[in-house]
Amino acid sequence: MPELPEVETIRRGLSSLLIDKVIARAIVHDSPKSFPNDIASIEQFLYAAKVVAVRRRAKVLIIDLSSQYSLVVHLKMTGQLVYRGTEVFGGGHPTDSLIGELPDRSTRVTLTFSDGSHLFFNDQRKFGWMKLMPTIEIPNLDFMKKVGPEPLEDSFTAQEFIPRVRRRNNTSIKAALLDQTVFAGVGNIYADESLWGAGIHPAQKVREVSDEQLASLLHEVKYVMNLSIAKGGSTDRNYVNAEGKRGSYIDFARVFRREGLSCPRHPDVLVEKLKVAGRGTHICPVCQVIQ
DNA sequence: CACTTGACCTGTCCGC
DNA sequence: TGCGGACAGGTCAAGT
Repeated sequence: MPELPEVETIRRGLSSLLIDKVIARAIVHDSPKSFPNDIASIEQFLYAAKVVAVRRRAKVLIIDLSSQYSLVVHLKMTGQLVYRGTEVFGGGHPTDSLIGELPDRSTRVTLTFSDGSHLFFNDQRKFGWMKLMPTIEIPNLDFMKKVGPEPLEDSFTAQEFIPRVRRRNNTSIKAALLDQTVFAGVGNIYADESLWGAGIHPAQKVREVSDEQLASLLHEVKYVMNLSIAKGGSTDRNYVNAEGKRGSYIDFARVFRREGLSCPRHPDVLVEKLKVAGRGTHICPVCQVIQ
């Protein structure tokens, strides 16, 4: 589900909602990939631990606890982390959250804090996971060892990007963008949006894309991701932020999920949908032509 | 090694 | 209405 801008939006929300909360209880409803820890370590390192920081690396969220342990969460396709406080609502709108009463049938883990508030980990498709592990061991996860740089860091320039992406010279530029070892955080939405922005066909081989085009593509990646963060992420189907609310980037999307609608640059040309790198892919057939 | 494909799951949508 | 199949924003294992 969420890509870098969605995970960053959730991180910001959780950071303001969870810091200094103390975990009192955890319930794993149905999530075989979450909490393989034994009861003793849960009691020792989760219960009574205080949230000290909420970080993000790539599409992974890290909730650091005062016990020197962390909750590490990957939302994959349909995961959500939704915080509910203890407010008691009278009549009228209980909340403008997109989702209703929690826990619901997709809730995999419920964390309860000492003030009675809750954090719900929902995941319709059960691809995601939440793990409890020593904070110091996070960098040793296979994923963390392999994942590439953060693209929104100022230090990540075309000079860094070009040699990394050229390691994938024989594959399509879209597959290379989705490859988290080249750099972190792009998924299907921002791959399509940035390729449209740079005027590159997603199926173009990396070796056939010039350095100048690659520099332009990186610029577009940064642009669409920063814009999306400013809009609170993209809600196409499942994504909601920490308060259960949708993001609005999808309203600004130029090609993603816009097949049959006009290209913003060409009112008479319709966006087409095809399959590239095994993924649904959206292009303007005039802006994006195989060279 | 580089690259592609299928699997992991559940829910929804579309055509018959 | 019911049913089958395709598809969904991510990643990993197994295949070529």
